[in-house]
Amino acid sequence: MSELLNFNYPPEPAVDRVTLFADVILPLPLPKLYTYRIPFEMNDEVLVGARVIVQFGAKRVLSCIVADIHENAPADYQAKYILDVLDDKPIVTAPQLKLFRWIADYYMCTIGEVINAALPSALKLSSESRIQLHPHFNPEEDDIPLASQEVKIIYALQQNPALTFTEVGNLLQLKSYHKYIKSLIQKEAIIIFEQVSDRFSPKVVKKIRLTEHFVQEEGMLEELFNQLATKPKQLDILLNYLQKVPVHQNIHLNSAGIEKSVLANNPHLSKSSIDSLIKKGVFEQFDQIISRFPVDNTVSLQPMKLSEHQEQAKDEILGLFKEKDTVLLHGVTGSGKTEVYIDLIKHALEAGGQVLYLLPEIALTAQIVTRLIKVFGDKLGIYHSKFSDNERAEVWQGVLSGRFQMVVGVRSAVFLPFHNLSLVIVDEEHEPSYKQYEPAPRYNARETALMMAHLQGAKTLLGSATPSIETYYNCKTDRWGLVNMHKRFGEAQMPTIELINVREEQQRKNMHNHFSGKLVTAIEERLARNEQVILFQNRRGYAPFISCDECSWIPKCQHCAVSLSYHKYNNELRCHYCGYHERMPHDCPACGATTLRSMGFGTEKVEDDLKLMLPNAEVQRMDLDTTKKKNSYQQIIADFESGKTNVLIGTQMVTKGLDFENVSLVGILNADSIIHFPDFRAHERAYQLFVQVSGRAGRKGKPGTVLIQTRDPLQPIFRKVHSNDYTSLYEHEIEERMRFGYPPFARMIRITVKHPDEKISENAAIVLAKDLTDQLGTQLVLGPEVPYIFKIRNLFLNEIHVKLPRENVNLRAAKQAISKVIQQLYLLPDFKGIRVVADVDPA
DNA sequence: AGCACGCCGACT
DNA sequence: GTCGGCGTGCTC
Repeated sequence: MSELLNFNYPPEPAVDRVTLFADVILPLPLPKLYTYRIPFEMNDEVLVGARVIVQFGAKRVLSCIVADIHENAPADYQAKYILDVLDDKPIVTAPQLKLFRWIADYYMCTIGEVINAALPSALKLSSESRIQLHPHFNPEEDDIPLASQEVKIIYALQQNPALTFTEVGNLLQLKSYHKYIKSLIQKEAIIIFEQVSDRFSPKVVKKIRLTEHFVQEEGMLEELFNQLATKPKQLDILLNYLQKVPVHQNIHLNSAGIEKSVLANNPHLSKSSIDSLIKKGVFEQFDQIISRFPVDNTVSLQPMKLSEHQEQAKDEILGLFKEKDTVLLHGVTGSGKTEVYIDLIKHALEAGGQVLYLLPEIALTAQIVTRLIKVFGDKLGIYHSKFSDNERAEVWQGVLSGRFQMVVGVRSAVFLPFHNLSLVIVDEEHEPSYKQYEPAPRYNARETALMMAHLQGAKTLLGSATPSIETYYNCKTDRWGLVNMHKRFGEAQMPTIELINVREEQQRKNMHNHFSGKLVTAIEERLARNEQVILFQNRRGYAPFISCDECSWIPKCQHCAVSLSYHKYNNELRCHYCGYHERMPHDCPACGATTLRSMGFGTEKVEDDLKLMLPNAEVQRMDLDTTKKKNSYQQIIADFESGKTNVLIGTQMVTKGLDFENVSLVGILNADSIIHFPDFRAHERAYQLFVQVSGRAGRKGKPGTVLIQTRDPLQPIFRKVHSNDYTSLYEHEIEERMRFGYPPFARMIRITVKHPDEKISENAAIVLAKDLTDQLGTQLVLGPEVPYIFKIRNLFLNEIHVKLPRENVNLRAAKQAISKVIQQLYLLPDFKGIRVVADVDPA
């Protein structure tokens, strides 16, 4: 049409072919973006947020994300061409790119590191990408002129199904083999083998449904019955279909159809009859991409009934959302926060927005997932670190396509490509595991979620029974809304908490290893009543260290400044920091005595001792060592839930998200190790941990009991836990924080200097601290100091803490100053090989 | 992060 | 005499 109209006009001048450039984010820890030239023919294909393939350096071929497209030719270098475009739609959304920039900025890392952490590796690809012959290319017939190097490649591809780039380089004995690959791609003789299409393949099921013809018009079904009257087998199939998909009740059910295998696997029906019905045009066959996640089809559509308190909390939250973007739901364990979340999520989904529901890793259990699937069915995406890469890529694509309207996920789910977010829920908001330690980006998913919500105009609901001091402060100062739920759901009552003075019990000779007589009796009582027990010991392994009775020798890690923990199940000594392990020696390597004794105790010893004391009890242990295997976690939970296990012993893992009706006793074996922690958050943490563990005791009318073993029962923290007095904890903590200038009154940045030489590490830290002081002032820079664990993986550590008061400090400028000082430190010849890591808002 | 270029020890 | 150690510096 336009050609006809243009008939009389001169052809458009060729100059109109604009030369475009793309700034790309490489998945590498590089501070800058790199500019590539877009080949004319790709002008329309290259999109911001899509992946492209570029050559970076002499050899490497990488996929990267387009951050910007422009016409500014770089002045001081020749831009290389983009080699290929991988996506016809962006896989990173605009608000995501903004978020990623914020993360890089705030957490002092590069945007490449953010991208690298964000993309599931099925969506990344590197030099390992391969080439194969173009499916339509026939080297015998196609008469394409090929250079001799190109012939070599084609020949090799006829012998091998695919070649990596490196293999091509070796084949040609050339460094710059890439132009040949490029040329062959242009000649459509080969294609680049995307790992995306290679590694990420959606799961598909074959389904059938009635053709539209039979459902659209009234009476067509009757006619169909008449038609098939003489074909009993086919009629059977039709009846069977209508029984499973009651189209006559609701014609819309037909579009979802039914899995072909359901009918085909029925012994009374024959597959060939189904096929003839398809041929006849009665049924049509179609593929449906299905989730790799088990979907419970018994989606309960009936609205779940909220209790009066839940209903009230929900209304308050919605009311506060009218004026505030962030609300904290402060609800005791067992108050039924989850139902409130589910209700709010429903509202948000009905309004057409996307929802992200964040949980700490140990709280994202099968229990909660099953519950959500029951309500949200296949709208729900699940993002868990234990999932395979394909599964993660599937969630990513599903969020992009709109298949998953909501996602429940762990920390890294904040990277998903939401573009229309309306609600974010951060459950267990206080959890330190929302903060990533290593490697960069050292982000906090709670803060990141808040920023993401802000960028997309979404509301954020934080939930906790024991809010972080920072969060509560924001509520108290009215920046955020606060909603309380202080009653347990149903008739459930708060557990009774009882302290056991270990010191006294020892004097009375009432301790059996690490169990007080009271605790053992209490456990026996529950077992007799067929009730269940959870025991908490915040240390895995058998013993944190062993020692020789004769010479006091203690085995230490060769690479880290820690003693080795004894793990009995594999008779190993193991370092919990670097993974180093050795066989447990039979006798002391230092003096030869056979008197090696384990000191202290971990979950494994608790398990051992308990089994000796109560041989009839079914005891299970849940910690990092017993849950490494893929389904072992699930199994332990299932066994406990079914009542097969009576006593569950575990670390932090047992404190979260596990709700078992029948648990009437929770024992904390050594409370003191939790309180005495050299950190300004120690009390907050201890309180949170005690309250969370206690929350496992008692449900549905039966008040539970919590027994806490301690050597120091007068610790004020116990009184607060006992009376469930969060407010008094908060008042106390916030005053301390104010007095010493800790968060929320200041932001902390922990700078760690690492070097294999102890002296160099120390000196570099001293110089760095001085430079920082020069830049920021004395009051803001603390240290350097040698941390308690002063060596990890053969690197000696020194720490500097920078405190940036909330008021009167330009955070951005301060961080830039810090980065600059670090960069300059790298240049000093005395400190070659030094590593400096900045951790913003360390946990 | 890789990978190349570059300058000093034990090997055919 | 060369292969190879990993130190430093760059990658659009």
